[in-house]
Amino acid sequence: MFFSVFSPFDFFASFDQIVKIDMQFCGSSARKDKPELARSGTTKKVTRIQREKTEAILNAALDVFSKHGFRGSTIDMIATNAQLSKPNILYYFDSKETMHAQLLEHLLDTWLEPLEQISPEGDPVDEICGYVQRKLEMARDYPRESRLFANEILQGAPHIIDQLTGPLRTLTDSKALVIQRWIDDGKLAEVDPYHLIFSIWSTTQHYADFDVQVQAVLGDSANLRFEQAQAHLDMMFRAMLTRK
Amino acid sequence: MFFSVFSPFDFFASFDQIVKIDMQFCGSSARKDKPELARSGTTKKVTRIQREKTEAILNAALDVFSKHGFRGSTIDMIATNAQLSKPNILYYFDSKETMHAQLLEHLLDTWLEPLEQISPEGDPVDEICGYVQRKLEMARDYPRESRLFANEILQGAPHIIDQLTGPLRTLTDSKALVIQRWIDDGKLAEVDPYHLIFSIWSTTQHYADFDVQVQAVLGDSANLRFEQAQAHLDMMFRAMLTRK
DNA sequence: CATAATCTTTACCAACTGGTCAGAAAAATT
DNA sequence: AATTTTTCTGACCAGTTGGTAAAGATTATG
Repeated sequence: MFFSVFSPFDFFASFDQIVKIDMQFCGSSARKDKPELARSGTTKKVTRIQREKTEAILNAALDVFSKHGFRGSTIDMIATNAQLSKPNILYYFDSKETMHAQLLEHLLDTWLEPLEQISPEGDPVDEICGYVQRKLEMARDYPRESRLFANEILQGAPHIIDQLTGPLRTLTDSKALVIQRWIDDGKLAEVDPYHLIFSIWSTTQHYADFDVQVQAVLGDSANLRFEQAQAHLDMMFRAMLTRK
Repeated sequence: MFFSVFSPFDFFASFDQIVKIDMQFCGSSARKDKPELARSGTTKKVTRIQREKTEAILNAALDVFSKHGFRGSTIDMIATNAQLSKPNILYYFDSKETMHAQLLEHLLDTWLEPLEQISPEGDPVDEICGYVQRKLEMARDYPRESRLFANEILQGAPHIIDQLTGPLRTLTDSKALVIQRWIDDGKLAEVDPYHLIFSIWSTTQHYADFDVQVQAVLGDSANLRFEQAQAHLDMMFRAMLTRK
């Protein structure tokens, strides 16, 4: 059995599984009928080649998009990265947009997963610090995904604005409520739950999105940046949440 | 007298002044001789038109670049935004790169200014919290500059990597030293100075760079986001720095 | 193994985009 | 007012890029 090309751990297992499942002929489905692919309705089997190639292409696309942004990326770059020809890429994906949309679509789910894990049952401080740690691990292990996301948001989130005002907001609201309850119960120092969450997002993602800057500043000791960051952030959030 | 088109306050006065001064015929200077401009050597006077147009163009360029990134921006977009024709833009600036470089060149200075203001003489906690506040004000008042910078770093800082390993690192080192001294003197709780600075950068810039997300999550109360952020960040850093 | 289905490539196109150029228009200078 | 200098524009070009078409190669299937 082979696992994702991207996933050193199994964090993103969901990612390529999703790819495999609902991706079969993403692009060519509705818009125009490439006869060879996607007669919608019938359950068509996914060949080995399809699975491998779409996966390789998405992996290459993630590489390129996260490095150069959408407009800065060309299909040729993706093709080279995936060791395929440009038309071959376009055989599997209708367009550049399709690939990009495909990647973004499932990004937010992955993104939100660590937040979902926060449980009202656990110890408040540990729950939140655990979240910080999971988020930092994601920044370390999946910087490409983080940068792709950052790029999208920076441009005003044109493709995922609905997911932001929808699922993201809903989940954030619900977790903010949990945090607020903890505060009301005196288990946590008073903090604005939303801005607490923003602080967690920003400080952790910083180590992925602004890695060049971090490394430039830290110089030689940069290789320890994630261990240092973990200790620092744990201390910081703990101090804020337990202050008298 | 007229002030910068961009600067509601005078924070960035340095910016357009610099533009006016060392910008006279940035592009066309060395590379190829447009006879009309830039006979290097002689001190040529800057006409009113030159001043106004270059300023308008840089302002438009900042608008467009910060919104779409370098590759996502076209000279035509900048031209439209500046209400000029494309060739007219290229009369003042040699190339798209020149405009971009021009903007980036002075960005870091502005960026670092608030950090420079940290004084070893003042009260440690107030000095640092003051820095947080200044940085947050910059995020609020100059989001375009912040996004331009974020875009550049996200792409790996190809144009300003030298400034990162140079001036940025030098200044950060020196301020980290100041902070370390404070800690050694028992005036501040123990923190990693570098990661403290990273936390300040990330949390404050978040409100500029990820504004769409912040607004999506906060919904109606989003208009208060900067006041809330200020209170929250002040509390957070104060708690960390004064913890027992 | 023949045939159908899937996959891949070569050649190509149209739109876009960065940039040029020759001269027209407008300002400044005399 | 004449002329020189600066500013501006329309037409144009070459390279890039997203995407297509059709035929060739490969793989699966009866």
